[in-house]
Amino acid sequence: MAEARITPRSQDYSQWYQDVIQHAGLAEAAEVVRGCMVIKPHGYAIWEKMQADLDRRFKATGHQNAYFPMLIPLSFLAKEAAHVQGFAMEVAVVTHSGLKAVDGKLVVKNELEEPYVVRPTSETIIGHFFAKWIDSYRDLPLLINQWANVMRWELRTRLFLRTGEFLWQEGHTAHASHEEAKEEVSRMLDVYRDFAQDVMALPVIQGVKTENERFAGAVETQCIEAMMQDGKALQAGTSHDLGQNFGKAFNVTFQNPAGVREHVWQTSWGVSTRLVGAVVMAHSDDDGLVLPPKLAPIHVVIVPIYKTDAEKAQTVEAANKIAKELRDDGLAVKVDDRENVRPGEKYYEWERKGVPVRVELGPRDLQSQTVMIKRRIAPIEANGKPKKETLPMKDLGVALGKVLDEFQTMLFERAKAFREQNTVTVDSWKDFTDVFADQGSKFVFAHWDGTTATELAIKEATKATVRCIPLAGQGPAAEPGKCIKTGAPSKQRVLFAKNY
RNA sequence: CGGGGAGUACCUCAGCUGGUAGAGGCGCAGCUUUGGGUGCUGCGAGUCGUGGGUUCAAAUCCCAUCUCCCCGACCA
Repeated sequence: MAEARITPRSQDYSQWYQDVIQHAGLAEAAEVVRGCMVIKPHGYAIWEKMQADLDRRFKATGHQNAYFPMLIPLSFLAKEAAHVQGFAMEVAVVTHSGLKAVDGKLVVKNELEEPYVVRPTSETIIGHFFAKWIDSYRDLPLLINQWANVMRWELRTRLFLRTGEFLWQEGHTAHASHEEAKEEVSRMLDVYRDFAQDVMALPVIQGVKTENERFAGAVETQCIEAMMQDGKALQAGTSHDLGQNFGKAFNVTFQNPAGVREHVWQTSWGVSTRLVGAVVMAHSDDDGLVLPPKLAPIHVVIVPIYKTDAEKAQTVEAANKIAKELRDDGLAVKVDDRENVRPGEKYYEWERKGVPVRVELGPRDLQSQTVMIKRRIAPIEANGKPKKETLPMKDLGVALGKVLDEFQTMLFERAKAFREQNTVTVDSWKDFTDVFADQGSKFVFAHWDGTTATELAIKEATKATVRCIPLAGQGPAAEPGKCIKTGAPSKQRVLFAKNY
């Protein structure tokens, strides 16, 4: 009968997420390459929007793009003890070059003297080159960003959220002092926060990772954490203070003004295509994808409505004329003038794809010099149909710009309200376990004694982990208390949640 | 990587006590007409995930393997 619909969130959240991605044409499993995905044009367009905005922000903060090899000598990984331990299990290793035919089958030919690993991240190889590039304090700070793919051999994958190969940016900087490096870590975390909130319409909490969750090789890891619609947390970006760990491992040194040679202080920070998954999970609904206008590849779709050939010619012509004007106003506009598809079907299709605003243009509109618009999220009216609004054709671009701005703001406020409704402060172990019972999750601010042992015990019991120790102003005001699990003294509440 | 489920047309699936590959949606042609998923007619489309085995005969039974999904451990 009917084409399969999107599974409602309330029925099966995981299936809903996959359905939204499939119906919107964002990505699909690579199938022939385990754990990897094909990012389809509509999904890639969202990533490109993210890239463009982030790249602008990186350059505005003084960074330059560069590119380093995807293959890293195996020995490099071993130079930083914690780093190799963290990534050893999930690197892909290149051991041979070339192929030869044996008994009609292609087999590997030449074994490499030293294997390479496919980068899971680039601290090591960049450390090697920083050592060559940096000699004097005058060479610092060195502020580099790389747009690249990385590979991590994951055992369980989910489209965008966790895949074997993914796209990201990794910033790598070197500084003359720890203070300066720490400032960089904070600066870039703020860039991520602003991007998430202003562009993705995604409210985030900034915090510090526990020792257990820290990046392998970092002194401190800061993060932004976002809430998905099932109450789980998603780490949306990280910014690491690497201290002198990699500086020492790769002998990255500089002469200070006093002529003394010191190891540099480094940072690294990154966000990935996971953010596409975050947008999907944060805003979409049972009708499909919902995109904030600032990330929407198409802002407005115009659907001409007609009965007769004469009306068709008139409305299509008018639609194209309006589209041109809107494009001149900076909007991305699609005119859906397909003849073999009914208007109703077009509506559903573009809603599934997350287009923020639809414009309907029919004979009655031509008569009155107006258009009907419908927002991707609109209240259902008494007649059971979604609310539509009438706008004059004159200065439509300005009016639609305003509608898009409102939509962007509405999404952020909605996500923020959802998070607030699902954030609790608890002080008893019973209340704590109740929140995380079954598949449940919320953001829980509770006291923790600061030990990894307790963190793991809590995870064992509830599946919830410390997502971060909130920075000042990002959670309840700091006040001493007793650990939710052990009763040991605690300086402040931390953020607990189940996570992706 | 452990436990469970599933791979048949572009999609959703039926067929599975072995006997020539099916439905609806979909695509193409036509008629119909279009302000929330039109209806009708004709046509089109499948190495039944892959490899092996049993058999006169395998989508169906057996073995192996790959991939996807769910739960767990690991992780951005």
